Amino acid sequence: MSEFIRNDQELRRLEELQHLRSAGINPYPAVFEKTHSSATILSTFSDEAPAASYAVTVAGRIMAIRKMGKATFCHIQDAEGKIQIYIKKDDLPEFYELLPMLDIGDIIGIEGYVFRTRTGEVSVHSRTATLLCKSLTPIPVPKEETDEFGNKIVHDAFADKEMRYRRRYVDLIVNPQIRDVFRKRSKIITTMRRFFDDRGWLEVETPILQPLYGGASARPFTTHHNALDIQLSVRIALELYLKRLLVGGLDGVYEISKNFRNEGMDKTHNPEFTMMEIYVAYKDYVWMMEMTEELVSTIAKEVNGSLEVEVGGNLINLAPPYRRATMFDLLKDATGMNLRGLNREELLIAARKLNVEVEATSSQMKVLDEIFSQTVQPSLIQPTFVMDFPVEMSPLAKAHRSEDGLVERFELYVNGDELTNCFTELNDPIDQRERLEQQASIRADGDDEAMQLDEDFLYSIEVGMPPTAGLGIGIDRLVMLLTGQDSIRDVLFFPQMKPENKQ
RNA sequence: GAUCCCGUAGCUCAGUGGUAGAGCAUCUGACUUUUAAUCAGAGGGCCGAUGGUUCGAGACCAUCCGGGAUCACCA
Repeated sequence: MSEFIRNDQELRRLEELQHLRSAGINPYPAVFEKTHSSATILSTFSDEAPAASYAVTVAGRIMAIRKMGKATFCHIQDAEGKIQIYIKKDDLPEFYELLPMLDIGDIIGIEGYVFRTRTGEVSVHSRTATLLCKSLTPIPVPKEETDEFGNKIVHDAFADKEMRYRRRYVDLIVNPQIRDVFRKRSKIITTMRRFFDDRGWLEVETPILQPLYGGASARPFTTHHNALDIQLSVRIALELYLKRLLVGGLDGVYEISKNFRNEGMDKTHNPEFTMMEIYVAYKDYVWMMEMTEELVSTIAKEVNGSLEVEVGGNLINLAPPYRRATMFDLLKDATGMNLRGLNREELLIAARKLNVEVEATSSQMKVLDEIFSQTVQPSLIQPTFVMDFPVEMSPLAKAHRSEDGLVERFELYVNGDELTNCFTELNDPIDQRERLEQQASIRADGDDEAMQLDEDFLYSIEVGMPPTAGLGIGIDRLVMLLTGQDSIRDVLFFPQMKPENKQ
């Protein structure tokens, strides 16, 4: 923060830097050839092998220094873990003179051989040592201790959530276990991509800056393009552009990318979040349920080696098939009432009977949704496909083939949260126009989350989109599920924060 | 927006109206297999800010600033 006001510890490090430079040391050299990671050394060391011949070069950040006079032990941390370094004055007298100039947080490279210390720790006995980066700012140093029962006690942990999010780079150094969450996140996305690619579907990119936003009900961020002198919205969904590609004859397309919604933030919402949407021609939502089951279980197995995952105290089994139930059946089971076809006033009466709190101004669909989220949703712990929503809730989904007033749509709920959303996509241009005009009139009545009328999109649907199934997955929520995290902030490297305001 | 909570050393925190504290980190010295290394010493603070109550405030009160959590909003 206060870049120009340095504390005594920082001032001392600056002095050390000057000392090193005047001693002819480059504190920031360009390259270092390393041959081993800490984890590789620890996993391949054998007491039988002749230690002296096991030469390694490692590099990492100094996390602890224990000086014993003419010998010093350090722990350095690299991407995969920590390893102890043993430095003896006799072996490298010149470097040893510089040792007082080094601090926790500096990055060094060590060439040496692997051995086991008297107390049993596999370590690197250094023959040469090189400073690779002098650190000017002290990092919080947690200390770990193992008590007599083998429990790990961490002292002085860097635990302040706010600071951990703001200074994620420090968090990653000091709390290296969180790296696993992000490794899993990466693997989840890689696995998903491979799953789709193996089936011949095409990964595409569509515009983030859009003259008209659509595909979901949400408020957008807006910006201005100077050259064209127009207002552009930052996308809230991928849907409408991906469907245009279906019209264009691409039979299976998907996109994994950020969406942006100018709305509140909480444990499951961040203003920018990662969405995957996929559209496959000639398929419907029933097919997509099977595909979803296969996708989710494949990813879970690949990432966790297991189909069971514990999150929020619930043990969740992701083995297919998943329970399928219609929205109104679930509502009937939970409330004892048949809510299908009720108008706004009737739904309000039902809500009152059920002690569901709704705002007096809520629309019909909002009341229904509120009843659902308070009575049904919390019970959907094990994976459940909630099927067949009212048409008013789903302006881009195809009318149900046999049920009046409903559309062919499902949402997959796991652990009480919505994980995916899917429709048999609406490709009847007349019906689509009516629905979007309906949205436009709701919008005109003041609901700024209703969809805008996108004539070009309607034109594309008139050109003709094949029968298509579409699926959206909130990647962040999938990552939360598969890593057992209960806040979206813990699966994002840099969650949105209020700007830091120092007075 | 509502409610609740937090702000003391670089870090983690204690301090319940009477001279500002601990551990770690930092500095000096000792120590050639240590591991929260140890031992001996040292420095480091506008106690978030302002006002008030009081003989006396880090503590109590008010306001403000900074931040967090929960709720609401986000179908």
